[in-house]
Amino acid sequence: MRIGELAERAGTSTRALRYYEQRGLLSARRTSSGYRDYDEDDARQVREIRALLGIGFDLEETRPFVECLRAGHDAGDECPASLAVYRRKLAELDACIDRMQAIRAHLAGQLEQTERAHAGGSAERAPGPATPAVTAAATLPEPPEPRCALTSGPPAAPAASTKESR
Amino acid sequence: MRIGELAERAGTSTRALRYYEQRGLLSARRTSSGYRDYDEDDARQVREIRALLGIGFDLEETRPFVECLRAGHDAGDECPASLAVYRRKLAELDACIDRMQAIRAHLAGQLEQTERAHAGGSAERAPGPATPAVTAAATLPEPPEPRCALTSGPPAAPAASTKESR
DNA sequence: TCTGGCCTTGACGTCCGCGTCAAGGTCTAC
DNA sequence: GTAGACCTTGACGCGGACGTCAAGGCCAGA
Repeated sequence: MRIGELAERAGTSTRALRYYEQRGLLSARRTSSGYRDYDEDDARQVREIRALLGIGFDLEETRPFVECLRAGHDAGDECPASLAVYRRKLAELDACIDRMQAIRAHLAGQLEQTERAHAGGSAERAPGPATPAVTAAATLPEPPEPRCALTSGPPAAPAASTKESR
Repeated sequence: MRIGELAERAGTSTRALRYYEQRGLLSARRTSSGYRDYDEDDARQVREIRALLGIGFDLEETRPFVECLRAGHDAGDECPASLAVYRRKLAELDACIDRMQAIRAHLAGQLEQTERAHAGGSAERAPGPATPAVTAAATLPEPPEPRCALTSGPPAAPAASTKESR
């Protein structure tokens, strides 16, 4: 199949597929006229990439999974390198979740405290140093992890139709 | 005080402070020679910005807090606009946490399943469609939220000394 | 034959919070 | 007076995963 069809089937764009190829994650045969030509194995690899990107993997982190598939395995996560990435991501996720929960608790506390001060004018706010109240949460865990980033949800098809050349 | 001192005291860089000014978050008086001149109120505003950035706020989202301080309030979150941002961030955080926990559970399941298959060669993997196993988690919550992003931990001072012009 | 739809490569744009460099002005201490 | 630490504006760079545009080649149907 050609690049447009693969993109549509994988719910992504031709630009993304060319980008994956450029990064060495995808390799395409060529027709006599220079068109890229893909088969079902390629489609499978693209689905793997998209699925992993969708749960917050960097593109580079999908490489072991793709190579595992290329090596003939039925699943991209059957290889030790893939499992290592799994474990690393798990640790990252745990750190991110911990940190986000700490932030969440802090924000909820600030919100409650300030709302209470606005409602009943009794004990306004526990007097403290004139520093941002939010700084009190500087005692939050896991600073130097790579980062917590999920661009959005699962990668949805960018547009409806296949019109690339408008 | 001048920009270098403020940067050092706020644990950030002169470049960041100029950037905040450019975005309209900071306003500096000027000395007769054109140098920026800051006071304690400015320092307070910068601390507010840094604290909020450190817990995942976009720069633009810190604006209500800064304006609240400029309006003379003791705390940046005493104003309704700030509280609205709190509430929005809280909802975002909840969505992010939910999603990350779902992903975490999915990854843990994949890891356990694959490790078990490698260890005891009994029931390899529940047979299913030849699709990325990870895709089974496409039933994850909260797709179209802005995003979950914490670049790292609290913003630490970028470097040790004040040497900007090397 | 010609139109239009797909494909090719190359290159620049996007977003965000700055880092970094360049070329020059200012101020203080010696 | 002069070194050197500080300041000014302007402009380009970065990272990640592409979007988008430009200029042109290939191919099928009417």
